[in-house]
Amino acid sequence: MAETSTAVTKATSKKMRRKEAEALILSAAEKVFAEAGFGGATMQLIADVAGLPKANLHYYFPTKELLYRQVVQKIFQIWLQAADIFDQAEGPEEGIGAYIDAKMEISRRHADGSKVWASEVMHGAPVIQDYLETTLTDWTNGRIDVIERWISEGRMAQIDPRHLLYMLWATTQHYADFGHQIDTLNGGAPLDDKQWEAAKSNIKTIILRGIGATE
Amino acid sequence: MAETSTAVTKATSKKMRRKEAEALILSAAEKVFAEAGFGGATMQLIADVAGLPKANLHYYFPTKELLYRQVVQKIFQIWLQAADIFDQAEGPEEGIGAYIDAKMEISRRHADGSKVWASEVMHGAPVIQDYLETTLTDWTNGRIDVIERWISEGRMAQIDPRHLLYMLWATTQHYADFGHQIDTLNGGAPLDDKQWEAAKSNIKTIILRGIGATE
DNA sequence: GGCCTTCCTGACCGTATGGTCAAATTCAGA
DNA sequence: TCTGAATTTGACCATACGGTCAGGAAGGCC
Repeated sequence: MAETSTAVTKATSKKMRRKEAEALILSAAEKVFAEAGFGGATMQLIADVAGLPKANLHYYFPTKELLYRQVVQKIFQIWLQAADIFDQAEGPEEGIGAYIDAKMEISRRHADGSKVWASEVMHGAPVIQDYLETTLTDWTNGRIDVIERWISEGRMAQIDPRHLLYMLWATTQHYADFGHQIDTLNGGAPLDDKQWEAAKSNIKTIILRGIGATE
Repeated sequence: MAETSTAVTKATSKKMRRKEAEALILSAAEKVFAEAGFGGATMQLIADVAGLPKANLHYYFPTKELLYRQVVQKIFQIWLQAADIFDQAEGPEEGIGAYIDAKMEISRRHADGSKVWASEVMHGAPVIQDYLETTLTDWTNGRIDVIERWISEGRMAQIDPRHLLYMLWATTQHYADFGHQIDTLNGGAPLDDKQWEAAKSNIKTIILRGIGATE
């Protein structure tokens, strides 16, 4: 084992291909940006986590902003993926239930990414404002249409679809963004499988009953 | 005794009293920390916002960390205040309903503070970890007792109290922390009085019905 | 091997930042 | 008015940061 150990899996060959190197750096960057925020993160620290010299980072990502932008974009893609579940459902109980499941899974598996996104939005979305105005707006309006259809079909109560969506985002992402607070209140340990299941179940129970989609 | 303080925004007299100066600086710091995060905020920018020379900040707050800590503590106090409403209620519909109202009011009036708190927790609570482990833990356990009593009295469904609290925090704080995203989806304008009322009403409707505290 | 492209990296640079300090200013009370 | 403590401030400093660059190493292809 001549290779130095790093937090992120490191490639074995001396010379990396673009995609490998970029993925390695993006992964390290996501972690560091999540832990320290954009301003608090340093290229040196990202380099250390990736197990590469700092200058090598600048070879693949010329500036810190560019690296950060790619990290945020990666999250946003994953985030949007959960949308498919919503559309393919035949009713609110199935659609919203599955959406909660999917978003909770993302909160668990991609907590760092969720934090980066939250941080970005909290600071006024300086980097991804255009995404909010285009992709996210379109996505939201599409889902509002679906919910309104469900309401007009009498499959759920008359709820403001927009605020329902905010509620879904808030409750699910909370488990990623405020994971540290939740862990602390859990005695310092991360939620185990059973507790995650309880969290999902609770959210689904309350919201689905709350919107009158279950009886 | 009689303070001749007139304007909170800017100092009028050449020499300030400690409390005035500290309040002015804390207010500016809260704004800047919320917008830029701890790492992104600079003492120079806080000084500019406060309308004071940078060296003057260091006279009242020796280090950036100390200033930040005070800002976070201030938020936490406001945050805990909303707890009183919870205890004085005679049932879940009144108690949780009023708590949602109170927390939504905080999200609207102290959005910057909420963001600072969120940022702090998201980055692992390096500064206020002790608060999470003591005050917040105690507060949470106390509220869990109240909710469990309501459940045992048959006044609401059997819901995990802990996850219900997380849900209340998540949904209400979302309107502060993700306010920029919400504003963008609102056509770029902040929510007006009517929209805030709709948001509050929606949350209360869904959650109270969801936990079986209303019929 | 010879050559070219891609990749790697230590050393370096200008700038911005948190923090210091000593001299100046203000003000309450004697 | 005088005195001493509290406050204000411009100038200054050491450090750390993002970014650059020149030269070296690795590997594919003939």
